[in-house]
Amino acid sequence: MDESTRSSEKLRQAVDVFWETFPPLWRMIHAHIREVAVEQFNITVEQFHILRHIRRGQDSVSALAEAKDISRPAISQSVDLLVTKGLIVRTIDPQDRRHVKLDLTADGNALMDAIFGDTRQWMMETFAPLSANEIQALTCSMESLKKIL
Amino acid sequence: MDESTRSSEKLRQAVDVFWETFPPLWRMIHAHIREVAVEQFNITVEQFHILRHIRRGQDSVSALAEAKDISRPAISQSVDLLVTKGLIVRTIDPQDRRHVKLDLTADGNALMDAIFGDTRQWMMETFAPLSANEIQALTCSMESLKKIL
DNA sequence: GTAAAATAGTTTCGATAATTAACCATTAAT
DNA sequence: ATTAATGGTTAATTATCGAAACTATTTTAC
Repeated sequence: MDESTRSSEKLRQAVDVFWETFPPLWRMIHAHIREVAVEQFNITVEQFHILRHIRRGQDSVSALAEAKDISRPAISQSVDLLVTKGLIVRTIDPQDRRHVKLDLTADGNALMDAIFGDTRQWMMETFAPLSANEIQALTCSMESLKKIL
Repeated sequence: MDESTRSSEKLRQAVDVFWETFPPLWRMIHAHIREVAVEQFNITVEQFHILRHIRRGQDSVSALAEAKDISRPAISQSVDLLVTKGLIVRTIDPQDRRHVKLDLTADGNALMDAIFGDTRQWMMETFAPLSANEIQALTCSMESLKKIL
């Protein structure tokens, strides 16, 4: 077996274990966010993700549509709802009046702080059984994944 | 700073880098599956995930609803659609006639092989820039995550 | 400098998908 | 033998999404 065959097998193994691990993990995280978001704040997980993207700087309808891979009208409608709920505000950019800048309100930020704090807490508890070395490996491999995206 | 404080900071760091890495990665994977599933096989990503769960052994409506965290009627409707498409079959369990066992048809399995093969290929190409050590770390950390879920 | 094209976003409308509530069939419990 | 619980479906309602058409603004081309 030559070198490239062996490395491609390792790669395949990594991909396979990824599929065994991440979908259930992601599902658990979703379930947890749903609990907090729906039961405490009455927003859906999808709305949470929109708020998350806005907080991370995707602050226009187009940017959100691109980031979430759904249509602009769909985003526009969700934004409507979140504006109605008082979680975000639309402000027209005076430099280019076509742009509509999206920002979290104080309420929106507080909500995100709460959900994120809660979720982080839960994830830390979930990850707690890992050894220091395993935590380290996890962090490193995430960092290396982040580089190649 | 004591030992537990330090380890909890590491944990928090791992959680944070997770949030920076995983959602965009998952989004890319979804986008890729969507391309293949929709354009080549005319099923949605959600339908793909249902087929994936069935193939992995969640072979009843209740099990799927539990696994995907959505209502049983929603699953039942999706199953209807997939049965119509000839991708899965319902068979009543003679031992307990309330049970309806779900199985992929030959077509369903072929479709999953195709989408999964394609996705795995794409992921392998995406992960290819990683070094052998990074691949190793990734595999290990996912194995350790899998253990604690 | 104006007409055409491109960009950003919204509205409308039709289709899909989700939820709740009510329901049937079957099995388990008292 | 009733009653309760389980597994699943059906029906009605609501929510979400996308395509097409529309408004407003800015950029490009002539």
